[in-house]
Formats: sequence, structure tokens, C-alpha cells
Amino acid sequence: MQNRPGRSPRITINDVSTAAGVSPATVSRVLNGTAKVDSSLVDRVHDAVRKLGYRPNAAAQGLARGEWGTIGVLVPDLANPYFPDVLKAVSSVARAHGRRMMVMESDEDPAVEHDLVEDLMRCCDGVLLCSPRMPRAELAELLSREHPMVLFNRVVPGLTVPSISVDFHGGMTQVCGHLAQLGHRRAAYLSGPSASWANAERIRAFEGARAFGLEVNVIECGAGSQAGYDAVGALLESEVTAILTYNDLVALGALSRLNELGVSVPAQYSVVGFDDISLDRVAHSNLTTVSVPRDELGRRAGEILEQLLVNGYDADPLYLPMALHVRDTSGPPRR
Amino acid sequence: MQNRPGRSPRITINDVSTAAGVSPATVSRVLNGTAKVDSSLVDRVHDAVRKLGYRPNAAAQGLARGEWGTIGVLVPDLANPYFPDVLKAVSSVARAHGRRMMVMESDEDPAVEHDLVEDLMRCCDGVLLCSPRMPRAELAELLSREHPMVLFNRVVPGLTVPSISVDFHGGMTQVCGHLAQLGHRRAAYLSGPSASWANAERIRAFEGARAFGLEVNVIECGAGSQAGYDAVGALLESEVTAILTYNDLVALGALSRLNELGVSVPAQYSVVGFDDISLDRVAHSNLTTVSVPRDELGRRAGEILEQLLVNGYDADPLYLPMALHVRDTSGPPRR
DNA sequence: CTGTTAGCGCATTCAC
DNA sequence: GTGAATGCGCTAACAG
Repeated sequence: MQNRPGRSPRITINDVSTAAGVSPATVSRVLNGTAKVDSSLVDRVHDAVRKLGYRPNAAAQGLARGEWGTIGVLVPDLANPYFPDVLKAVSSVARAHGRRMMVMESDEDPAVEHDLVEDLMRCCDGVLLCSPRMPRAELAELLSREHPMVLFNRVVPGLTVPSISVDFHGGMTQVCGHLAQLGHRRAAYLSGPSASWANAERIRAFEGARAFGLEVNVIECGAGSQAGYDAVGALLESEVTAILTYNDLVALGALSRLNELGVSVPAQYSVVGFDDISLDRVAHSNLTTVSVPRDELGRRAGEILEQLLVNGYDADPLYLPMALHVRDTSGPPRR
Repeated sequence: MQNRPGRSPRITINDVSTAAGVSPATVSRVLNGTAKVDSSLVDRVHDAVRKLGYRPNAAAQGLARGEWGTIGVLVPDLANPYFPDVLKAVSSVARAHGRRMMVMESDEDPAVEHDLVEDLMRCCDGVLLCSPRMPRAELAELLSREHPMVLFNRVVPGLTVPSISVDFHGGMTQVCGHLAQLGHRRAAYLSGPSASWANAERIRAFEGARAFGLEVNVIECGAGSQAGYDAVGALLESEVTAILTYNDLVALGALSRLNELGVSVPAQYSVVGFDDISLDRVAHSNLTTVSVPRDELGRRAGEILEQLLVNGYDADPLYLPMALHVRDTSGPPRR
């Protein structure tokens, strides 16, 4: 863009207009189809564009149009297998509406998260906030900026902001019901990040299962397979017969550890995941889990954001249902 | 950005300068630390910024500075488990240098790929091209634009462009050696996309294994687990005892199908993956495969691009080595 | 140290 | 239909 040594000078709309013998305005019209232009001029412009290799500067366009042509997505962890599908869907929707996608990662850090959102607001028409860890007040303050924003995987009661999420509560309830019907009476939940709303929803449903006679036990754990691996040790001294987890990674970590310890699943312990990251791509996975329609989620989120940008959007939070997949890691409790 | 109905008017640097009783230039200096400013003014500026909720417009900054503050990454498939780690690393490097990351997906389509690269060049200081499927000539033409660009996972002989890649050839050679030493004499390779350089490298090494007495057999397949699943049928009628694959997804799909068919692995067939996407996150994976250091790859790629932007970069293509992981899906051939 | 000025590259009024 | 002029919001000379 700038003329650094050794780099050829940037070609502007003026270069094209000169080469084509027309005004810059005409070049703009031709390129954007903004108005009718004599076909002979159209050709001359296209020729000049091609010959010069002209590419309109996106920053200049953005400035002049008052739109960046970009949406921003902030995720807590890019390496989390949950997000690629979401990003893919969002990207596709964005592109269908002529927008680019900026991606940032907060590394699960609420403080960083705040700064990144602010940064996104400086360069994007709208922001899609995935699973924000941010405290409610901070979120409210960000929303007060009146910058188009959609919340993904978190619903904040009292804040009116377009939100789309998954019915985690329902998902966890299905898991508990499944285990209870198998005969389990004591279960442990390996809890995810405490700041996570999604985690809180799971816990809420988990504790609700007490009503069905399930003795529940929440254990601080984390969000990765390592956390699951590490958390298993303490469990084996307890009376639980079923292990529920914050997500599939944790479950897989736990399974891995159980396997090492020679504990058989599901004979001695049932293990149930959450999210279903393992199935679709890794076909022979066999973890019992509940799934969320990730691409639909991403698609809908993208569409809501787009609608918000164009018409405004005002609807209640959307909850997509989860589906239970009973596979090989759950069974009747040991006697 | 623009004043749409119901949206509050955008706050500019002038609003801040007025509120603080200083010139816009001073505001700019304070915010960018470009020059020394009297501390009393600094405070007034900061107060005004906070009170007004001012956020500099990235497009305007970009235009004025002659830099977008953004790098672009183009990947063939966002949902491919290979890329999250790469994106994560690239994002982290970019941010460390104060740049944002734009992400685009070509959907494995060379035609789309071209347009997206052009688009990235309009809005990014530099472009990281992952596994481009594009024909060589087209790539050359794109490079002639003199826009900073780094090639990732593809090396094009004769084109001098910063490239970083993986020693796929070496990886495949290790796989073949492993199988040969186990006693295999007939192997099939489930080939990936034909336009893929990475695939060509694997094939080259695979065929090189003939020299060691391995009878090799390349079978068109594809890049996803479904492709692997579908490709298995035809194999069972052949004499091969080992199945090599384009990547782990294909291998897992194949395993899944073999499992359904009641064919045992590795007793009847050895199956070997490529890339090692399954291990690190899904701890109890047991696929024999070769791994690539994805985060190092992403990190180095990001750093090369950054260096290219700042100092210029001129070095030979970098090849990172792969490592063989012998796990449970490979063993001696059936008699 | 600080304010004034002049672009950055483009879209978009207006006149013609 | 087309061109000339203006401004998007900011930074970087340039004066003072």
C-alpha cells in the first residue's frame, strides 16, 4: 500500500481513470455498477483495470462508504474443535452478503476479550461474540456502545441483545435422564470454566436431576482433555458410577486416564461427553454424548448478524435443541 | 459507522479534540504515542476519549497510514482439523505484531481461491496462502502483483516466494519403511485431491518405496472421512495388506468401514494415517500416523510473513520434519 | 511541545 | 450519461 523501497507504487482509481481517459467517478460507477455508463467507456475502463492490475483499496472504500464490509468473530479458543464448523458457516454467510470475516481469539481470558471486542468494533460492521466469559456488567457496557453485536452461546438475562444459543440445559437433562434410567444413582460432573454461562446451564440441569433421585456431585475441572485426564484420580475414591463432563474433550481425557488405570468403561464407570465433537469427523468414535448442530448454529448466527446490520433485528434469544447419542461409554452401573 | 436511523452518530477524532480543547493532531499523538505531549493535555484527551467512548476508525487509520494492520489467511477448508492450530498460531503471531487476522475459505475450489486472494490483497498487508490448489501459472500471476505473500504447505519449484511446508515426502517414506519392515509387500494409498501438491509429494515418496520391494497402488479417494469410508470396498478384493491414506480423516473413515465389515485391524489390514490430527486432542486415539508440528508451522509462517512485511524476506523454502507415531493400527501383514 | 494543513483512495453529491 | 468537487476520519508533514 505504501511505497516502500522496491515495491511498486500503488495503483489508484486515478491511474485507471487517466489510462481510460475518463473521470474517476466513471471508473467507480463502472466497477460498482452504481449508474449507467456508456458501453464504450465501460470497455475502456475494464481494459485499463486489467492492464494496470488495479484493485480498489478496501480501506478507502470503507471510509467513503461508511461500512467496512467486514464482520468480526471472537472465539475463546480457536483450537477448540467446536469452532471450526461455526466459523465455516459464519464465513459462508458473510461472504454470501459480500462481507469478509475477521477472526480473533481471546484465549479464554475475559480481560483480553474486552479489548478484542473493542478492537473489532473499530474495524467491523458487526461483531459475533462466541461464548463470552466476560462479566455481565462489562458486557452491558460493551452493548451500550450501540455497535451491532450478536451473542453466541450465551444468553444474558435482562440484556436485550440478539442471542443464539444451544439448549444446554435440555441437553444435560437428557444425559441425566439417560443415566438415571440405566440405574445410576450417583454421578459426578466435571465442571468447565466457572465463568462460562454454558457451564452454569449444565450445572443447573445437573442439579435439577436430584429431583429424579440422582445424587449429584460437581467437581472443578476445566475445558481440555488434559483437565479431564487429571480429574479422574480423585473420582475413583468416590462412590459415583457415572461421569458427566463439560465437553467431549474432557470426557476423552478422562477415558484415556481410566483406560491407563485399567478401569473398564462402561462396566465400572459410565462416561458421557457433551457437544459431540468427536463423532462426525472421526467416524469410529464411540463416546456417548449430546450433540449440537454446529453449522446450523453458525449459519443462524451469521444471518442474525446480517439482518441486524441491514434491517435491525429484535427477537427473543434462540435456543437450538441438543440430541442425545447413546454409544459405547454408557451402560448400567456396576453393582 | 454511518448514521443509520436509530444509531447514534459516529464519534470522530474531532469530537474528542473539541471536547478536550486540543487539536486533532494532539489527540492522535496521545493515542498513538507518536510524540511527546504535555501531561495535562494527555489527561484531558484521555478523559474526553473515555467520556465520549471514542474508538479510532480502523479504515481511516489504514488509509492514512498506508497499512491495513491486517493479515489475511486463506485456507481450503475451515472445518479441516488441520487448520485450527495453524490459525491459532498465526493469530497469535499477528496480534503480537499489532495486526488483525482476516480468514477466508476457498472450499477447495481453485477458481474461488483466486478471487479470494485478490480480495485479500485489497484489505491486508500480507497474505498467507494455505495449501493452494491453484495451478502454477495462476499462482505466478498472483505473485507478480508484488503483494507480500507466503506460501504454506506448498512449494512451487521455480517460483521465488517465501514458503514454509512440511516434509511430506519424508513422512511418507517413514510410513513405507515402517510397513516394509513389518513385512508388508503390497500397499494401497488412498490419494487426496489431485490438485494438491501435498498429495503429489506423498505419492512421489510412496512410489519411491518400490525400490524397497513394496508393491504400490494409488487409488483415487479424497480428503474427508466419508471418502475413506467409501474407498474401502474396492480394496478388499485386492491383495494389499496395508492401507495408507492422504490424511487421518480418510484413515478414520476407512477404519470405520472396516470395522462395520467385521474386518479386523491390524490383523487383516494395517491402516496408517497422515497428519496426526487425532492424537493430541483426543487422547485415546490409536491410529498409526505421521505428525506435523502444526503450531510451529503456523508460528513460523506468521513470523515469515511479518518479516516479509517489515524487512523483506528472502530465504529458501522451509521444510519441517514429520514424525512417525506407531500405534495400534499397524502390524505385521496377514499370512 | 502544539496547532494548521494537506492528503491517503474512494464514493458521492452536485452541476453540466 | 459524465465530470468536477467534496468529504469520509485519520496521520504526518509542516510551521510556530
